[in-house]
Amino acid sequence: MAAEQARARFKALADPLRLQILESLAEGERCVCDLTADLGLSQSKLSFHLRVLREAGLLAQRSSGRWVYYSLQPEAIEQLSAWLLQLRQRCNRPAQPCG
Amino acid sequence: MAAEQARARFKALADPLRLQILESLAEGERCVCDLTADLGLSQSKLSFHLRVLREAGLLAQRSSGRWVYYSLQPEAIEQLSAWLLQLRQRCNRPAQPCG
DNA sequence: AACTTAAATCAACCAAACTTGATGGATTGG
DNA sequence: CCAATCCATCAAGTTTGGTTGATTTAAGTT
Repeated sequence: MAAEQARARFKALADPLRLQILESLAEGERCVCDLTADLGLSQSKLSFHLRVLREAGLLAQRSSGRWVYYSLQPEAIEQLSAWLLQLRQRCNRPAQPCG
Repeated sequence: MAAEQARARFKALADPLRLQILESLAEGERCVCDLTADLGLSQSKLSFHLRVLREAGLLAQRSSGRWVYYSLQPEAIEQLSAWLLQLRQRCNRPAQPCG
């Protein structure tokens, strides 16, 4: 994964409400109206944050009737985790001691 | 790791200059003056970003004479990676399909 | 067709983050 | 002791991000 994409995802994760949304969606797919109720957020506020997460590639979106369902994009989380591990791994180079 | 700490670290990672700093420090410990030269940043700008990374627990600091050396904190990166994996793992619950 | 509900978007506002240039403390060298 | 270097911090200005309430679009209802 490119550093710029990793950065965009970290940015999306850098907000407490957005982490709550992710943790809620880790329980499974949910529609926006259920999320507003669960998290006690205003509709436009939630919509704003869902968009940030979606544009970062962390959420998938699906429409059914007049409801929109959001769910986690597990691969995106996995890729980000791998990106971090790769950074961490580079610390093991023999050239210079690290940490 | 607590969600709040994870969030703080994601926030620290959400900046292109700071990612550059981390990637540079993955090569090994460096003093501030070398980093300014390598990355072509003004001294105060670099100092600002180093502080953000340090306060997030991602960097360690060591003084020697008039130089200050920074290095990665590999455990912090590892913990963050693990936090993401744990979030991703929750998607595997049988209750509701996820992704 | 008129009404309701779900959700996205917009504009305006406030707060937080970043940048810049200047200042100051600490250390080394002459 | 004086000058120079390394680095952190500060204040001021700019930019970006989040919140709020209103509007809009689209789907379903009666």
